[in-house]
Amino acid sequence: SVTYGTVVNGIRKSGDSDWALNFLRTMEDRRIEISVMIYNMVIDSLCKNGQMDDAFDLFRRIESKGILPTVVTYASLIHRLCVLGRWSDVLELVRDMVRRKISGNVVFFTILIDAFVKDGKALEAKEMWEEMIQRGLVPDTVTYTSLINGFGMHNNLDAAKQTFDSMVSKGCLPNVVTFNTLINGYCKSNRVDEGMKLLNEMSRRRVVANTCTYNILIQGFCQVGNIDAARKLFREMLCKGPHPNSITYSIFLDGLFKNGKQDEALVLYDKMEKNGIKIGIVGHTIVVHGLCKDGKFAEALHLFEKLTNKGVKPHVKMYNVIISGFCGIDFLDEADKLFKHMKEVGCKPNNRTYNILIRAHLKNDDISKIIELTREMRDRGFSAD
RNA sequence: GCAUCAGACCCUCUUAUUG
Repeated sequence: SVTYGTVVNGIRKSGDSDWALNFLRTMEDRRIEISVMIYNMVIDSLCKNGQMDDAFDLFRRIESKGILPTVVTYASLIHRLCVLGRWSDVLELVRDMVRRKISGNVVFFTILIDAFVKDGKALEAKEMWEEMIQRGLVPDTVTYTSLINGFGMHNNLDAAKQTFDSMVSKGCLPNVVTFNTLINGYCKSNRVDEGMKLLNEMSRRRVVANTCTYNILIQGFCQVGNIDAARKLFREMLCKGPHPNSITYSIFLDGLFKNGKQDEALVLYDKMEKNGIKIGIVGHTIVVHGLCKDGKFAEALHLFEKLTNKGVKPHVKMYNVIISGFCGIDFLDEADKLFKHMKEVGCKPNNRTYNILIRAHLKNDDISKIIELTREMRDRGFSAD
């Protein structure tokens, strides 16, 4: 059973949850006992894969086999439901837990607090916090970091800093994620200087800054137009680390484009290709978008075609950039054609895709097209801006 | 009995070079 667990865990890390499911079936058919932890791992991987229906099927199946779900089982399901914003389903599961007298632990409450706070549901988050304390549970570094993140996301940096200070005073030590979170809050509010102060405080506290720390700061500098400082950090990463990853390159490229340094961005992009540095679809999208904004749609389109020919799979945002580019030069037929194409290859348009197209057709007074798009949009549960 | 399973941080798209 331990060995099987290792195998399932391996499958889970590979992200192939269908495989894990089949594996479970095989074990069940051979009447090998499977512990609830193994089921938990598979349920969690299904959730992370977005296969909620399969996850619930398995959840019900283990119940029918007489295996009792644990708080971990519920935590995995609830976590994903929160991310999807399916609050009524969350409530239903929580009631289910209460009915079965399965009580939440710190991780469980942290999941809910994090989700509420991210969704701007401060009241509910506070309720969960109080409930947690009332039960004698002690918030840990992750709990505090979630709070700090929530406050940062809503530009309430005073509250974020207060939370940071109070965790320290309670003997709960901030780790690199805690620092990154607070730094990110300041950077997103155009206060990268405060972020740099925290970078110094990190070393004072013997917390080692990682790639993510630098990524956040580089973006912070780009956002306030201080490309020189961003470049300095980027070069520091190249020569003494922490090593840049594809997100670092994306952030820096985006910063260069948005600050009018198209040439430098393109030089870097070329250099990356020559040196075999992989950049993901996000990075490619940044470059294609940067070319569009610079009025070089022909080049953008050329790059887009080159990438797709190389087998790079565009995603919605990439299609949106190109569709928007066609609209910008009044090639609505081409925009419509690409829109059709993306759907044919199974790339689901999002809210923004429709808004781009509707806006373009509005300019052309193409009423029937607008009606068609609006209807299709509504059918998919989107709304116009 | 304990442990192994669940939780926190970073990038791109419309309106928008002019809000």
